[in-house]
Amino acid sequence: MTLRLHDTLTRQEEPFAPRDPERVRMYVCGPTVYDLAHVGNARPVVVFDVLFRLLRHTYGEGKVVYVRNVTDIDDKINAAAKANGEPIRALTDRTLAAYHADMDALGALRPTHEPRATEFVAPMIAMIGRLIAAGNAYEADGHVLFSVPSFSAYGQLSRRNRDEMIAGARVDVAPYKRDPADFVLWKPSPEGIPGWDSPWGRGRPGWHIECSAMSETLLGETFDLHGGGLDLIFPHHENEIAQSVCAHGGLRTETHFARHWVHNGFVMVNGEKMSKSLGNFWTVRELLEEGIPGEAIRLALLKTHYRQPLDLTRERIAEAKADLDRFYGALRRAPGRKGGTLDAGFVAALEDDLNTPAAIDLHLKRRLAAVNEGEAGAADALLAMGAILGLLQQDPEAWFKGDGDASIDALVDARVAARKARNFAEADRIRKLLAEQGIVLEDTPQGTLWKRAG
RNA sequence: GGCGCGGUGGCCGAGUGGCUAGGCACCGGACUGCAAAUCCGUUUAUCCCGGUUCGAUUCCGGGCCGCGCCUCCA
Repeated sequence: MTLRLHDTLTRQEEPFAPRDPERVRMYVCGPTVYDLAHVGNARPVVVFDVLFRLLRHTYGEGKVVYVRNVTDIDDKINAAAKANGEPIRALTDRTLAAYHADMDALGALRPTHEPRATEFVAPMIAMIGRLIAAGNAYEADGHVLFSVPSFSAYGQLSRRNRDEMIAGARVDVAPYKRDPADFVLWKPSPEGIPGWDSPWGRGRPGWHIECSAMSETLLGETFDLHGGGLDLIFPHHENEIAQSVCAHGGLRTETHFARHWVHNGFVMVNGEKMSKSLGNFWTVRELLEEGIPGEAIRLALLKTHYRQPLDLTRERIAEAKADLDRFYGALRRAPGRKGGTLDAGFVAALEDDLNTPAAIDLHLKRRLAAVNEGEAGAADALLAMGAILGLLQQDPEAWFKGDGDASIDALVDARVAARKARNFAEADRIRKLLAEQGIVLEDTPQGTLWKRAG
């Protein structure tokens, strides 16, 4: 069995075949660092983290190179910094640190490389120069624009043609464009806005060029997989293909540039896309501050197939938390060890276009039942499968107790003594006392366990 | 207007041309000093209309509904 992934280019499942199994390369579009990430932003992070873990499992930990860029040149950043009266670098550093903290809480591994746009301006300028020299771009009115008619394959990813796009355009076409579909590679920066010196004057790059320059620098002209949210297909990824392919000398083979294009569906709220502009978003940070474990958010995301829309509700998150309570409860009573064997069906489910719901509901749950029935090795298998999904790796005691509390332990001990003396009135009094503090007790043959409810 | 995605039982959510996952919730039972946890059992479905087929939830066509992209967007 080999990994099969739905490819946006062909709109079909395709077998995943890296060019070089010794160096599997993936690129995923990362955050624009001007504000906290919401759950919609977190979905691709979690989805591609599972893919990253699966590929590391298949090809070896050191054999997978995962690049996720950080966009720190952007007009929204400029506006936010101005509004805060804060230097741009301070804003982007602070936002990136928050992003890291939040994504860490979701159990996402750090990518191999996290290039920042500000560190790649020179490669971007060089690439733009090549595009001009090749006749794929032109300078006009202080801007450099990509000439869409110069690239015959334009539109193949999003399956739209130029004429349709122009007919349906909802924005005015800038007067300096030769063709209405042309897009900006470089634009002038007025005073007070970040700018870099270039052959076309002081300016800043357009949105799309950073990914082309970064992927080329860090992964080479061709790599194995390019991912991101559904909303990036057009125009971002379409334009990226045009820039990269033309900068690399034009279309040579069908699999030029990225070989597989993988896009995740949206997080929805009440049937609508979660987005900053609609204002219907929950930041990861606010959920964490409410006391929801990051792992519960992660599981809530993974219980839906990555290409399906996911309607996120409090109930969903609570259900994921309850699932984890069961898993950790079982692991608490029967601790597993690292190095367990993965169930074959589990890997097969993930290799079937990352079918995480099947992997969880079928295989993880089956092993959970086996752990509860005392089957040898079941907890080990559960831990091993959890590691591929980025779940169940915490200490079960810590999951239930948080930082712990000596006063609770003392009360629990007092109740154990009362029970031993068959003083059930006192035992129940203590249990009630603890329940008022949100502590739930569990008497087991091995002793009394406690956990925080909710 | 153009392009695209989806509609499964109370809820979530997969697979599959016939043998119809799984989870959650609910209900009943076992276990327990009482609980908790766990285990056992029960229940409910494939948007509508045609077509192909011996047979469709699954394939094809049409319709209805919801959503998305075409502007920044994960």
